[in-house]
Amino acid sequence: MVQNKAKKHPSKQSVKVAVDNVIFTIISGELHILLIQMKKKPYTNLWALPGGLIRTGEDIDKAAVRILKEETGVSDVYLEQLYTFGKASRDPFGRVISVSYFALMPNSEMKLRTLKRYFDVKWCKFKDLPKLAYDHDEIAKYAKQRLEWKIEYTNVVWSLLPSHFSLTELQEVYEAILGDQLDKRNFRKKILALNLIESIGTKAMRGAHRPAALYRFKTKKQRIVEIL
Amino acid sequence: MVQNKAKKHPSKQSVKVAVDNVIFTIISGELHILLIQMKKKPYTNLWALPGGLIRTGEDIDKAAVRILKEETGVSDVYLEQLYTFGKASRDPFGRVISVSYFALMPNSEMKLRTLKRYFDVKWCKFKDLPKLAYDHDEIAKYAKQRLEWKIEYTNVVWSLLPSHFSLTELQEVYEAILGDQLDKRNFRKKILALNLIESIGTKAMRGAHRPAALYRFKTKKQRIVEIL
DNA sequence: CCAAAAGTGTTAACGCTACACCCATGT
DNA sequence: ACATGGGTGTAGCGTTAACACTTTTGG
Repeated sequence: MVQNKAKKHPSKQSVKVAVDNVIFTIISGELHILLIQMKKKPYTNLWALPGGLIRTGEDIDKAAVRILKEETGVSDVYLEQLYTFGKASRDPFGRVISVSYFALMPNSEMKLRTLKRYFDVKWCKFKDLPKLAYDHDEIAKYAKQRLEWKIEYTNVVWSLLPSHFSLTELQEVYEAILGDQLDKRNFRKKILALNLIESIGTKAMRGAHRPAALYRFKTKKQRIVEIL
Repeated sequence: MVQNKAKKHPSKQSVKVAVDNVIFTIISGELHILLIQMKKKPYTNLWALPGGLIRTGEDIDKAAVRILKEETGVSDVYLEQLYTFGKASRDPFGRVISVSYFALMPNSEMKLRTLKRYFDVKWCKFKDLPKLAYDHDEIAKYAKQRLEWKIEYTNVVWSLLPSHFSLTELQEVYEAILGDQLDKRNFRKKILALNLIESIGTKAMRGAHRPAALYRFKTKKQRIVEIL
């Protein structure tokens, strides 16, 4: 009987699968995520994570890439699956489960193009997040936790930085995400000891002060490394 | 047009959502996972992870609990979501995405009941895993990684142990999972320093040797802690 | 010459690793 | 008395954290 139930019910399954992306970037030293403003009722005018339904025959990972590209025009970013949110009640319109993804991109002064299905798109300071549609608050919070973990224990920071950067810029990324001041000397010692980055000869001349040496990541393959 | 595609295609969506559980336990010092033997073609006789489709209106987390209970009779175990496998080609019969879950249980000499829809159920040494149906090899491998990480950085080990245990038993769980010998004195020092367990007065009399002091976990709330 | 950010070393506390012998029990 | 697993401490080493001044540039 247990088996019967398990077999009968699900054949009536009518579930849709959506992908929602939590896209992080750093803008002038602060952590931002990408939000869209919805047209669809009952969430009209509310902000939400950019997302969409997967297509028949489309791998979920591919769908995430496609949706990211539709909404930002960008494709060369770090993207990984985050979590699947599957409460039956999470979408007032019907059964939709959301496979959430987590994206990191350098701040590219990108022109955001608003899609027809949305009123608007913007980068929003993570600290100042408005109330979001659906369970997107929860998804965003979860993504932030993952981000904190990831920058402490892996080398993914590269995906938030331009190809060349100064050590101060690198440190500022950590401070923006962890919300904490780090000691400059200790930070530099640790980062350099990890052997993940190397100095390129050139220096950045920016403003009335000593120019900073520029660095780049030796590799952009993900590695597990204790950074902080 | 991009929008049109995104709206049209998915409305034809016909996707099913399954839950697959990777259930770990330790049996006589070795890591095991629970496998079922399939009847369904084209995987007849092959071993696979226990799983099933979610029901309409059922939270995915609830479905995982239900399926776990159907297949083991047990409900008081540690269970968390692992990853969602969503390749379009992963099921030869149609579009099925699999939300995998990760379970830990103490070895309870549990009688396994084989469901009608399977030929058999058994605990299988993780080292001796046979080829599994679908992409279940990949899922099991992923779960093992998560397990290694979890026991090193959190206090979830409690969910693999009986309520009372000796320090040697605890150490053996670590060794079984990490596949590595640990130093007895250092292990004890660290574990005790973490303040997660406490000695209950009693001792275990087992065999012709000095009896071991028994311990229990002070709390079974999950915490992030560097253990090893 | 002043402002602004870049760059650079040392010390003390702590934690980790490696390592070997005695203890309590049953037979 | 012997076999079996339980239980215990220390010293050396490497890692981390705290801390302040000098350098280079533009204006």
